[in-house]
Amino acid sequence: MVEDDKNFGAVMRSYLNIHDFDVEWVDDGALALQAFENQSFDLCILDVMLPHVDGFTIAAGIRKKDEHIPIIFLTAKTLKKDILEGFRIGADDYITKPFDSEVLLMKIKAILKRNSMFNSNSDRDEFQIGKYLFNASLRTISYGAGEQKLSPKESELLRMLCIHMNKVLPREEALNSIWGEDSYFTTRSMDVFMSKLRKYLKDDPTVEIGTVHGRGYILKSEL
Amino acid sequence: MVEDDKNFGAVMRSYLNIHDFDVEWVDDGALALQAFENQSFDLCILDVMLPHVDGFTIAAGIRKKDEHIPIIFLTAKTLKKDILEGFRIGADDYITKPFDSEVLLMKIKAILKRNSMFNSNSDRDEFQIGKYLFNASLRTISYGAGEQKLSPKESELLRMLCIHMNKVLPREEALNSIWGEDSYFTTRSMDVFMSKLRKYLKDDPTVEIGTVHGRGYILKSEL
DNA sequence: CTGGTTGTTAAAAGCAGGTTAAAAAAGGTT
DNA sequence: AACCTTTTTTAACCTGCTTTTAACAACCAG
Repeated sequence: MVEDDKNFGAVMRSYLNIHDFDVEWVDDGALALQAFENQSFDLCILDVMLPHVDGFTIAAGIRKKDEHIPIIFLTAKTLKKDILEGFRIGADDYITKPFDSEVLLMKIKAILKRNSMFNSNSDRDEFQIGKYLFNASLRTISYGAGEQKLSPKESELLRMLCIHMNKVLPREEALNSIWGEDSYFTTRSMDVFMSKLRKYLKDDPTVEIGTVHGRGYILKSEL
Repeated sequence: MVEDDKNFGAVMRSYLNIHDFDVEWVDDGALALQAFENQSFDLCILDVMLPHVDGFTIAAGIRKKDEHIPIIFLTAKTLKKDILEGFRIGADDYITKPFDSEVLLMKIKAILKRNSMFNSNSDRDEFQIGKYLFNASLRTISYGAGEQKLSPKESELLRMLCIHMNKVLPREEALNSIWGEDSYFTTRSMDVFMSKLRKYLKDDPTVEIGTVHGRGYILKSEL
């Protein structure tokens, strides 16, 4: 969420938190694009009226990096021109301020539901990682002639890393999704798996599973 | 079905579901070819106008992998050029948008019926497995002079493997389809059958029933 | 320097699957 | 009905894969 009004932003965030959404909130376009680079999001909410860069410009930047991610504009203007501009860039919806927060909530849910079935990443099962080809449904990594079989958890973990390619995969996100809990032991177990994945990928120097101390892991690969 | 219009796709899918078809729906060419690699289909419906790769290109990719599978194009264009291009690639039919969904349904049924004798994976009964010829209705595997008779369950199981040739057949899919349930004992029973099938096929080293631990089995064979 | 985080390895525990043989069920035949 | 044959299930034992646990080394941040 990009919103420069601090009071409004804070209210908004806690309202969404209450409804089980994780919100990353920034107040400025540069920070927004930066956050988008480093984390993974399911949906963007952009205020149109912002101090330095307006919401449309931010949206254009986001669209360059991800063609499909849903974008909702928040705008005080009801000018038809603005609404059309929003849709031209590829907005999924827009909402005019002041507005009913329940309406926004409904719109968010509708968009996420509509997109969940194919929103690319969530159920892909083949990924190119450097010179490796990883097939998540056959659970294999192939590279030239060789082929390495993966166990279910190894494969799931690598798949999550691939979905977050070149972005940080937070530890707890992987733990909750694959193990269903986040205890001391599951944490250590995951470390063991990470160590195994690094071995599988060690023959391509352009590929690396990096550690972001205290936060998570990041699969780095050109292309 | 490859269709990028979310609303149209959703309506289409539920309409087809109501008429007892299983629909796998993707919105993009890459995902389409990927799905085609990993699953088994009886018919493809391709929108021609798509964001990245157009329907004709997808069709060409599909034709490379399967010479016979029926393809129906969905197109807003009524240009003769496009229709001809479609048929050149090997379309079985095309339909121009907007159209009557009942018409599409009729066309689908007609094509599946027309092709059912030698094509539609779901009720084929002869399969070439390496140097073996497996006849599912006679329940025999022949290889040169020799012939091996199969019991009903052996045959059904081998048939399911053949339908998923070179793709994973999930354990539970076979269990639900052949045994009608998925309990501890039916599972072990299937293991016994798998063991028998492996013996029947052991004389051709190019044929292999592989295990994907925790998921299912895969019948691998060149050709 | 120090406490918490992460890397790595190896052993242990846990499970899924392979195989065989015997028991049970189903189907034919006399 | 009694008997035989074929098919399927059950049981037991064993192998191998997968995951967890434990222990110790390395690392990072304050």
